[in-house]
Amino acid sequence: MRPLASDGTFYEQVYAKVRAIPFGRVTTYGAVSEALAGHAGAARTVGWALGALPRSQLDEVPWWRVINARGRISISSWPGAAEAQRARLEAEGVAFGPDDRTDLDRFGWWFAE
DNA sequence: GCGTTGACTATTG
DNA sequence: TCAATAGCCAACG
Repeated sequence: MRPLASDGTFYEQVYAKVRAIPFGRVTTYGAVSEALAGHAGAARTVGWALGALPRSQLDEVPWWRVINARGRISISSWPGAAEAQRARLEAEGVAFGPDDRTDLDRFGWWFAE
C-alpha cells in the first residue's frame, strides 16, 4: 500500500478502504488511518473525510462500518446519523450490547488480518 | 503557508 | 466507566 495520497486525496483513499470492508464487519477509524498512512494519528482525518462524504456516495461507501476504537458510535456529523448507522449495522447482523457497543472481537475486521 | 477544524485515540484522575 | 487533557494528521479557508 502506498504511503499517502498518490492516487487522489487522502479521503478518497479512505473511501476506497471503507468500500473494502466486507458485509457484516466493522473497523475503527484508527485501523483505517493505520492502513493508509501507516499510523493511527490520522484517525481524526478519517472521520473528517467521512464527514465530508457527499450524499451521492453515502450509498456506495459503507461508512456505517467504521466506528471508534471502543466499538461505539460517536457520530456528531448530522442528526440521526448514529441511529441510522446502528440500524444499518444491525441489518447486517452486527449485534449491539446494552451500552450501544459492538463486539470488536467478533465483528471487527482489520485490513491486515 | 498558517491557523482552525474534527464521525479519533491514549492517558490520567 | 466517565470526564478532562494532550497528541495526532490531513483538508479547508
